[in-house]
Amino acid sequence: MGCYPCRVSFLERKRQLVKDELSHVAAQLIARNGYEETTVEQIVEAAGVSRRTFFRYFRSKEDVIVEVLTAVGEHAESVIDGRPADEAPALSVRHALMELTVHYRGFPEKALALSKLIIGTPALRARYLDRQFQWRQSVAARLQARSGTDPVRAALIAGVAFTALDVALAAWVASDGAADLSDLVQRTLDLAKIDEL
Amino acid sequence: MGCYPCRVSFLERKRQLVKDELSHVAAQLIARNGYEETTVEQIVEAAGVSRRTFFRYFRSKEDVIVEVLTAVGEHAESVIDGRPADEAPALSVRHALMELTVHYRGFPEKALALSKLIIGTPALRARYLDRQFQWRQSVAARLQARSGTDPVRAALIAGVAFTALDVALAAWVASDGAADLSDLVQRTLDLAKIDEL
DNA sequence: GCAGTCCTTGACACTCAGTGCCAAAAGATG
DNA sequence: CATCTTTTGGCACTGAGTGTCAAGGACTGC
Repeated sequence: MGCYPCRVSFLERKRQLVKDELSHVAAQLIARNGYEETTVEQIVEAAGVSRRTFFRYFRSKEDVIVEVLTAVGEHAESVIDGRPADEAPALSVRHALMELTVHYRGFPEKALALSKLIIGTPALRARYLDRQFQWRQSVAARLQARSGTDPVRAALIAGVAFTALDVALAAWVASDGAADLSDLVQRTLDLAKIDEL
Repeated sequence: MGCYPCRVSFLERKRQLVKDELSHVAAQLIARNGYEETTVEQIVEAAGVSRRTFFRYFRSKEDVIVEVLTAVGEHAESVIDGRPADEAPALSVRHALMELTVHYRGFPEKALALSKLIIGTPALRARYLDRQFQWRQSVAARLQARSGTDPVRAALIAGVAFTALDVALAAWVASDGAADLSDLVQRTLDLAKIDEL
């Protein structure tokens, strides 16, 4: 807080640097050799930090992969809060999901590789689905609090939205990134008739 | 196969006995002391078998809890196959889910306790959601193979169905088992307008 | 009943994920 | 420069999960 030109402290920037390095190295090693075959030992050795430090930045080995996508998901929650309170729940959710795909566009090849990896690795898939479950609950709670929607209906809208995202994402991965993700999500949401819930 | 009165071999029955015992003891210990706090060591000690044997019956500590429900889920797959090929996909899925709730009625208090445990324990919840993901894929594939449904539509129907089940199950748990699960699932499926997909 | 075969079990050793603890190093602050 | 805080590394430990092998029952043919 002492130096004016620095928005964030030196330590904080260093922390982010180490975290990014670990994340990057892990993604590379795991993409090449497989998830189960890659040990935390190998990751920290390549990143130049101790094993103990790894677990200070990531709660588990799974998190080093999944957290990249979950950061995007948490952003979706704030999008919901930013929408007008009298907007139809389905429309707010649609905007949130669109925001999500926009983030994916930022690093399409990396997002595709990570998605493939997560879908194809049981341990990572389980963690990811659990994170998604938490988003669902969070989004449902926000919808409910905002416009007094019926709890079951709110949970259903959130659930169907993420299911549509799942299906669209699977189709995107199946097309090997050739299809447009935003279009895919839009069309899947329409197919799910989310606006009529 | 030598003895006529025995439908299944001695060994097979013994295997089932050991598995049931492990499953029962584990559920009891974990319900009392919590999932993380209960070690496999404690479970096998109470069941009177070796630690190694535990992992011959269950792939992981999570499986000893989750597998009870997944056995029910796998049955749902065969229900789909048993439905007439020209039936509307949504209706077949509805029947499969109904079959599932019927199984839950068989041991309501145990199903409730297990559901609570799984929903409240991240590790178990993640495994359960992954199993559900597999059912979804399996059901979607069957729907697609059966009546040549569009892949995306098949995946969506299966996904929405399981999401509705999730929501209904959450409401059931929230009501502490007071509500009727079958009704809850039916109404949630209606709310999701699954017949119109 | 008896030898041979198959399956199950227990015991040991091992790898690896994850955690608690403490001392040293590095950055922040006066 | 001295001090305080934060980060780091090293160590030891628990617990999940796996490979291996020898011993103990159960099923076969004789």
